[in-house]
Amino acid sequence: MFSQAEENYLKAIYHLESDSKVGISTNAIAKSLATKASSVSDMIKKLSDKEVVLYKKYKGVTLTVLGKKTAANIVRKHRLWEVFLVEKLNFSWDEVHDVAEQLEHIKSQKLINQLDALLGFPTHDPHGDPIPDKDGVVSAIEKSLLSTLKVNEAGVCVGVNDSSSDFLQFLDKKGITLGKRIKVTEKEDFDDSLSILIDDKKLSVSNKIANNLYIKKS
Amino acid sequence: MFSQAEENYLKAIYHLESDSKVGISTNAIAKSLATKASSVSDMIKKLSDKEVVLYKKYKGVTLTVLGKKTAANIVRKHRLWEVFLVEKLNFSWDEVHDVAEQLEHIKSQKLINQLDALLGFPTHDPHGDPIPDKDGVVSAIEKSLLSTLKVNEAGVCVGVNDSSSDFLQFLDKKGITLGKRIKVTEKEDFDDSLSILIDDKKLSVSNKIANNLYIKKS
DNA sequence: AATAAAGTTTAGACTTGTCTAAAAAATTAT
DNA sequence: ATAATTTTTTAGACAAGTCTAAACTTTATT
Repeated sequence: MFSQAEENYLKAIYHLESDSKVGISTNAIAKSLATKASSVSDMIKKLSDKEVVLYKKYKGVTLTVLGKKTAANIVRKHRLWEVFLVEKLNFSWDEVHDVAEQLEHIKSQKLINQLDALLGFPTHDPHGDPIPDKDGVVSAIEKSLLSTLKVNEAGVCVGVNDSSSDFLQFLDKKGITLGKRIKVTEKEDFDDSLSILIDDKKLSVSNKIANNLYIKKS
Repeated sequence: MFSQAEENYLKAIYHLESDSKVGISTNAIAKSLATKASSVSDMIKKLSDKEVVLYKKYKGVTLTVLGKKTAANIVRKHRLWEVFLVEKLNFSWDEVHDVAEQLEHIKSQKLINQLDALLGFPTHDPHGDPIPDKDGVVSAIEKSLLSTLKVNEAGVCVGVNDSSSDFLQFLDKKGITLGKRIKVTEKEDFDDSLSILIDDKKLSVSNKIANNLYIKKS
């Protein structure tokens, strides 16, 4: 059994590993949890004793198989709860994160199995992120950042890179939601902004937006 | 904002107060939380500083108006989650308590408002206990312990006094569930057991059962 | 009313998780 | 290759919440 603090560390390492593949540095974990490197050092020792991470002093940390499975299960819970909040409780996609951060720590296997069923066994959360299955396996779909699309390429909006409230609300305002079809009509070398077609409307989006929106080409 | 520990103390005092009305003793709280009297003493000081309880050394403790409202809100959340678990996730009434103990500490007003709506604004939890409204007001219904009914009196089963898994499973086995109509046909002076009629079947129940089952006479 | 018993509080210690400051190791630059 | 810089770890401290043991109040008993 893991404490909430331990679970948060496991989740942070899990996310960092999925980006960088190499041993995760103390500093990176500290940054992602908004804590101090010294606190991370302390906690890593505990996690190492519990055999969920491999740790060599000064050499960074990696999840063990057990650690990866444990972390994936927390992510699974987080994302299922997000779906629940949006689908059943009328939350919008920019409101779910903080509540899901709390709900993900609830301990009950039956609860999460039944929730999964109630929601119809969803595969992705409201931000387009995949929901790990019971064994922690994640089925990633083929997706590209909008910024990597060439002129005249098109696809469906399937996810966001940045899940901050601000960004999501901005997308809402522009009418950009998951499932929408987007076609790139122009690219500006000048500022890397691009013109897109969405709902037959022309829209100009900055490079920052394009770098945080995932498209499934088609 | 209150910690989980603080919330648990408030809830315990709330429940004890609703039984006994007088100042709640340190020992009573310790017993109900399975902790030590010394720990209770420490915590009560904190709660007193936060102005949710009134406390005079050696004289027991009572909730302030703020404390009562705070506690009622926690009970409200607990009972709404119990309804959710039974109605939406197919939990049985003997499985919900431990999970609801965790869920009651989730902090989100929107979450609980929407949950209330999803469940159709229920007034009672799966054990027949009333759900406090948003202002902490509880609408108690007229109910009597089965053991207080006289021969030939009848009514509907509306609640339990003991919510332990064992007791609830025992009731399930006997076919006694909330909503069922029960008529007392005989009382034994010898062991205070009684014979009842339920679903047109005759059943003998011990005094211990009869002392833990609430009936709305009719 | 004095004493015994029961209940309550205090003092000091321990655990978890955090922090700052300082030391040690690794990396980067010259 | 040595020095400077950055990163990481350690040491010591602190807050929350708990515990045991001892001291202190209150209540009950004789």
